[in-house]
Amino acid sequence: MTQAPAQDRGARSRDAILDTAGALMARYGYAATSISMISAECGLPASSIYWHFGSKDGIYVAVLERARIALLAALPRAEMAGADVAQRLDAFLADVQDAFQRHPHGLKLLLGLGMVQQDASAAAVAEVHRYRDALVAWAHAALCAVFGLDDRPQVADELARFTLRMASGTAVARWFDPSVGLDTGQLHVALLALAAHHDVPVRATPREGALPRDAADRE
Amino acid sequence: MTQAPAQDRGARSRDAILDTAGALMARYGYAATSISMISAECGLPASSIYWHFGSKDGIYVAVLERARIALLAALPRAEMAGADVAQRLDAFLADVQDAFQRHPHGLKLLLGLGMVQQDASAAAVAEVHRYRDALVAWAHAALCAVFGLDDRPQVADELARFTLRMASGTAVARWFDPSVGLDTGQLHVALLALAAHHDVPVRATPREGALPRDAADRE
DNA sequence: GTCTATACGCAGATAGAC
DNA sequence: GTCTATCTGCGTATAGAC
Repeated sequence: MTQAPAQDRGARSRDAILDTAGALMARYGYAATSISMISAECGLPASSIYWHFGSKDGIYVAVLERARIALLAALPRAEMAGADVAQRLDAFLADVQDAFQRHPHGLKLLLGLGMVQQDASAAAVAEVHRYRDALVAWAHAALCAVFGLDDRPQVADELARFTLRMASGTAVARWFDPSVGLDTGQLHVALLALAAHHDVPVRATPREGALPRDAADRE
Repeated sequence: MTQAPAQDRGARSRDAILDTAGALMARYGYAATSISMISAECGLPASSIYWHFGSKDGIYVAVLERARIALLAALPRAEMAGADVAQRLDAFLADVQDAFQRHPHGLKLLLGLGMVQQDASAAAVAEVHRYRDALVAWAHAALCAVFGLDDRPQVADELARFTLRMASGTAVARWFDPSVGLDTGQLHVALLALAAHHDVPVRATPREGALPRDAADRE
């Protein structure tokens, strides 16, 4: 390991900076995170940080870009094998739940930094939107597979946006009470009802027995 | 008017400061809003601002407190006169929609400033929670009246938190696309389904004809 | 690529005349 | 209560040796 070419020292530093910058910005927000904080936490001097990213704005863009790529790589492709809608929906919600638990930085970055929009650079604004659009597109595709909505993209879009708003709202609720988690049971009921409301064929209309309160307890 | 006792000059200045500080903090967030910005926008020198509020933190607490009082005063008491659940639910959602449209600052302050939590003063943290708790309590009471849940407070709590998370998530979506509004149609369907899922007696089970897409279009 | 040292401005906050 | 003037420190960002 120590024989690694000097070339990757830079890459490792770069990653270390992005790690600490991402954590700090997710915690305190963009404006409240200073270069000195990042420098102190990751050990590298401020000038190294500027050498890698050029500006505070550049750090933010790089952080968000890396978070987006990591999240999308972790999200499973929509290969829905479940027999009926309820099962596929549970599988989808388990994925969402999983992403929500394991990548808490992503949404927090969007929340804490979204306000940057108001005065941020064009690059930062573009990157924020890219992150959001990627999430919407993923949820859209997954919900198409769950409900068989390939011929009704508008409905899929509505359901995707509904899901993301619930996730965002839950992320907000979480900084009031960190024990709050995404309630997949609620989402299950709500998404089924919304689909039915749009006349999407949903075998096994929501009845009490068919609704696991936790997506993990079937089998 | 001009003969007003000198005493209320201070009160008017105080209000002016709170107005501009609230607008700026809702737009840029707490950390990104500086005293000089507030001073420049409202015309009063920085020292006057400090005379009134003592510190930047004090400004935030006062802004949020005033926003909470104003919002709660504007929210109608829960005198649900509607005949059936669907009608009372529509009335409730119209109130929520109204508050959402007319008091955009409130949620934005919570969103943009909530992160202050991480390093803010005890007073600021307390005020943020007071604002949130007041919203939850209002929604709880209103939903009790809508669904007749006085004997099932847990269900009312779940529905109230669901509603607030949707509202928060929509506020987030809004800074990506300002034209986004709270979709009361979705909320109507989702809340009815959640209530039914908890075996709350809901006359007129959600069917297509009974669901106005816009809460305003019933005669 | 990483370091020390530093420029420059604006941040939050205060003093004291009026 | 409001003003002018000012203090101190930290913010972003850069220069230049190694």
